[in-house]
Amino acid sequence: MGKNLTKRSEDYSKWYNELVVKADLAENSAVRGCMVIKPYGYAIWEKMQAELDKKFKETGHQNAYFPLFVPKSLFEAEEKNAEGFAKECAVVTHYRLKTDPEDASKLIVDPKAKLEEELIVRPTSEAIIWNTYKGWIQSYRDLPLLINQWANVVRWEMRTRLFLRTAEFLWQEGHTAHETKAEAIAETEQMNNVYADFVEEFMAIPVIKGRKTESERFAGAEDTYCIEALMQDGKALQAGTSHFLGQNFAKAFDVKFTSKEGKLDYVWATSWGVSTRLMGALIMTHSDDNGLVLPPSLAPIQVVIVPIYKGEDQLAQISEVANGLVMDLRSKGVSVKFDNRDTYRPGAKFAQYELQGVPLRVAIGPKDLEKGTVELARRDTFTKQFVAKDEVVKTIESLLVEIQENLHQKATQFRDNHITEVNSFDEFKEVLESKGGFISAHWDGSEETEQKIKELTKATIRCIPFDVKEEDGQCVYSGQPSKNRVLFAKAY
RNA sequence: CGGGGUGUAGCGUAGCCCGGUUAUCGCGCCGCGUUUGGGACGCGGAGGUCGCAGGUUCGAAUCCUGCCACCCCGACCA
Repeated sequence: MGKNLTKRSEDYSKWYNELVVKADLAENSAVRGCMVIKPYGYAIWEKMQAELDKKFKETGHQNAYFPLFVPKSLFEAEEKNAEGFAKECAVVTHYRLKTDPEDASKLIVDPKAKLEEELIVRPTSEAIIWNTYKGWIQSYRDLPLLINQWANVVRWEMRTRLFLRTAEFLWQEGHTAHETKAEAIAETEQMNNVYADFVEEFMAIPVIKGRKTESERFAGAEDTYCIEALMQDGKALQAGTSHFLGQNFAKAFDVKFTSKEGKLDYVWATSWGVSTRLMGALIMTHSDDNGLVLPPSLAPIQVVIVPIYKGEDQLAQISEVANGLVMDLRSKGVSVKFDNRDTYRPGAKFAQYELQGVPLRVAIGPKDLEKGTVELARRDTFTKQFVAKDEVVKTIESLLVEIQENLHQKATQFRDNHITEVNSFDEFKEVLESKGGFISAHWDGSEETEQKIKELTKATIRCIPFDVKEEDGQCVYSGQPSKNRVLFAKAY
């Protein structure tokens, strides 16, 4: 592994890609637009999954699994949803291959095996799930139905990028059905908050909670809540969404229930999801030119121990200390790796674990054996200290907490420094070009203005923050009256 | 699908304009030895359909034609 990460200022895009590959997280697959998530990267995803899953269960949800294929007719049922996704779907038209009669080494699609009805590879599962819910829901006693699915989905994007926009990606999608509108809205809010808490506390990424404008909304939703994060290059990233679907899907799939009063009514629905895209957010929020920086709560390896030695005798002595430390740390629930490979020198190991973002590194050498210490180095600040052997475990425990907080604080500070209030369109364009980040500006609420600003600047309305304060002003583009500011940014 | 670019070893590349020994160099890989407190060094070695298919030529990585793949920029997007 070379120390050639391209400087962020020069080309953030390249920096990101090289970082992902060099940190051993993922690589492009032979399949167009898809990625291979490598063991180290997948270990991070597994930690995220485990924590999210716990939160879903705590809020009363259950996991289930639905088919990968959606018959085209089902997909068409909810018009807006179908329209929103139709352009980017993979479609299965045949179910068999056969040997090419003209070349026995080749396979061709068997024309006789054409499907009566095409199958769509799910870009999202509302259609197949609501078609199933129809059979599950008859009475108010069947409600609420609170289900989550961990799955892969496929969206045939034109341009792809590791983690951020791959043709196939992993995610979870929650799909719930409720008796009342209020209950469904509360669920939408609750899950948006679950996401926000997870991303803030676990991933140490600050987010802004808000509502999407109509044009940025999920196709088929009546309202879309979101959490928006800011990357180090000043571009925004939608980190998660939670949709209030109204009765759109219930009507499209004819999902009715009998209420306590004996009346027949359509159920109220929500859906919500976060994906492997969050790993992109993780990488672009915390990493530096030396590689990945992982918050301790997500790091597959929280502490790595590197021995520094001459000859086998010394290694044996150091190993004794190291193995003792490994035991002590494990008993405290700290994940630790003792890297005693003798095929690499210490410097190479240091570089490797920095690249992989391991939060803490312990080095033990002959000097330490003499003094009864170890060297402890932080990934986030690059600071080193010698710590007495008896103090190490305690110090590590408190440092892991401190690093987690420090990363969150650093990212929050950066984010807050990159929310700029502007009051004219010239200022808007200037800030967008020179500084980037979120731009807080008045907007007249019309889709035309939103569209025009997008055309002129490539900035979109990321969200209308929930905590926005009432303030009379004039739209930064049209000059029309406005009651509150919204957040604009260039986005991934 | 529009505009630009690139295909040479696992990765990154030189050579191409101006055709001519055995296709260059670095990283990585394998073996032996010396090393080990921030990416070690020496010696030896393995690894190539020069994107594919035609053509021109005594001779093609190099020139010509066609095709394919990938990357970047747009439209799309969690």
